[in-house]
Amino acid sequence: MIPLLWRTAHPPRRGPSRGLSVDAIVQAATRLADASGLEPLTMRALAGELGVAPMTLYTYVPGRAELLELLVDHAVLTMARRGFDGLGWRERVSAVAEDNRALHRAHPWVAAVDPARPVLGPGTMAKYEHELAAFDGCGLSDVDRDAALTFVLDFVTASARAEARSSPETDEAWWAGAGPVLAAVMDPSSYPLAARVGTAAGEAQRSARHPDHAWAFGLARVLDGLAALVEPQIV
Amino acid sequence: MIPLLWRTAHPPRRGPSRGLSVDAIVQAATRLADASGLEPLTMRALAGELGVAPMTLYTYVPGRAELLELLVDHAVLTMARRGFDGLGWRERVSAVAEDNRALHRAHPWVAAVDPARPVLGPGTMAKYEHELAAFDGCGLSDVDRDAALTFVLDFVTASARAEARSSPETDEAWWAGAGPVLAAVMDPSSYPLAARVGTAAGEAQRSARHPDHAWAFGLARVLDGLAALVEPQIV
DNA sequence: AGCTTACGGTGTACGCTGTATGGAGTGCGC
DNA sequence: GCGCACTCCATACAGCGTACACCGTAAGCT
Repeated sequence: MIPLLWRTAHPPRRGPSRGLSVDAIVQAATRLADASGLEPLTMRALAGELGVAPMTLYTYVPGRAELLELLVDHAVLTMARRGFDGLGWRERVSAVAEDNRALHRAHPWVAAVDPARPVLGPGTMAKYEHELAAFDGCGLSDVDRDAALTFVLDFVTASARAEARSSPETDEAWWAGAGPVLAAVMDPSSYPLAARVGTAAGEAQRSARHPDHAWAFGLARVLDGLAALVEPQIV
Repeated sequence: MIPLLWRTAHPPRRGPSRGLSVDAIVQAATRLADASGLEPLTMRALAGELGVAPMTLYTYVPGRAELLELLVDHAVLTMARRGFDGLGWRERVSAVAEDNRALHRAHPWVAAVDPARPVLGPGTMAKYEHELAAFDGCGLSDVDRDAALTFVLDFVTASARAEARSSPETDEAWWAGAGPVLAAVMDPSSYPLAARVGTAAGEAQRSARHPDHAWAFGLARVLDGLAALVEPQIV
């Protein structure tokens, strides 16, 4: 798998020339996944999109799981990365978070791929290298630097998942159906806090600018959480 | 779905008595999922476990997706919840986090279920009610209280996913295979930070007590992050 | 009592998935 | 010019979730 990610396979010496390329496949698959998600991205659908028979794909890629890893690494390689010049650590970490949020908005399926093992491709490596640098000068040990980055990225992924799960319109429609049923079945006095907070949160969620509020809230917590670790070091 | 979660369906008036029950199905399915994960939990396998034909399950449950929601709600209903008596907010929030970690350790598949919509069953409601109370006296608005809880739970889920993905032994074996290949293909001087930090983090990860360190690190960040929001209020 | 009807259980079958296998055609290397 | 390595693909298989039709059962109605 790793040689495939790094495009290290030597070109074939014999036989007819290849009609496709791993990159062409990755590009088409990305287009399909962007359009309709990961589930409809089947080997048959992808082959159809490329005008070849399904089994042809297997001459380029060992299987679907590996294809998904290629997709992720490619998405991550080509994502926007803003520079860190002249920024303080909070701004740098915010930039990393925002870049990743943009990635998940452009390719919502990225958060849904879960590779059995870390995807050690050029995209992932470049991303890791870049993002680790956000913690330069923070006085973190190598292990803590990695943990801090994981902490930030896990937050972004969780936010992206939440955001992907719901849009204001579909939420509205769903609550219109589920709300009455729930009210009929559950006694609010058994769950006083949940009923009150859940209602408030639910209403907020249906407002258009809620995702941005939730994001700002979470990111502030992440930064404050790291500050306690970092700022004693940099004064 | 909601009436099914709340077991609100009226018993049948005619016909032969039922040989199974939703609870029996949920119990067997949980046993199967605990033993081997979510993927081998097929309708056929579950039916076999229960000694009925596969289609029989559909008289109790609309489909597999709904079954998984039932599983989650049941797991969440029966999870251990430690009390909050006499604890400060940090200890209460830690307790919530630890309880959820225990849940994910007992039922690693819980983090892998992703329902299209929130699972509004009795388990989820009881959990929400209980966990919201951890933020009593913190001076949070209802919306922020919900956001704070989400923040904590998202962290726990991300940790659980990471922990489920890897165990020290299989990691060791995998790195033994992937390491040399990666070294052959990637130029470490192109990724100086990544190579150094990645190596340190990878070595730490393979040590037996790493999961606990990662957990402590993340939980400390979560609490510190919330502290900046909470403690001005409670002095 | 007997007919009707709702209901539980299930055999069969459909459409879908990823992919193993083997064969036909192609072009380089000997 | 022979053989082999290679691309491409048709067919096929095992597995999935589940729609549908059917049979037997037992309760309600007349």
